[in-house]
Amino acid sequence: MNGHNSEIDLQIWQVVALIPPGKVATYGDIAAQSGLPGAARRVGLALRRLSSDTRVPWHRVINATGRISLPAGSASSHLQRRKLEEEGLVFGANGRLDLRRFRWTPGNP
DNA sequence: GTACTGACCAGAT
DNA sequence: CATCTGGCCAGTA
Repeated sequence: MNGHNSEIDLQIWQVVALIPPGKVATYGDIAAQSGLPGAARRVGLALRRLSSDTRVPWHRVINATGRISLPAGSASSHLQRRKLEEEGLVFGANGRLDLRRFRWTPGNP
């Protein structure tokens, strides 16, 4: 059906779209949920390929340490943090989110 | 085909 | 806490 976009990207985007507001998932989580366990890096690439006006909530994907993985100080990293804060998430003084509180677990709304 | 890269990860130091 | 290390998987040159 879609000859040019990779099926993998579509699959990853669909999974990311499932993360509810106020929750986050790690790159590894998304990879596993997308049927690509261990391919966390592949998730970053898929998100990188999103257009700037996408509806996919890419900002809800962070790394396993609870931090934003985009280059520190970049416009995109600031945007991600702002979007998450708008959803009520609270960053620690060290710039980290508490995954025990905010991590999304599939099938558990 | 090899070699290097990346919005990663877990464990070790 | 900071760094490093090896591993992971797909993309790119």
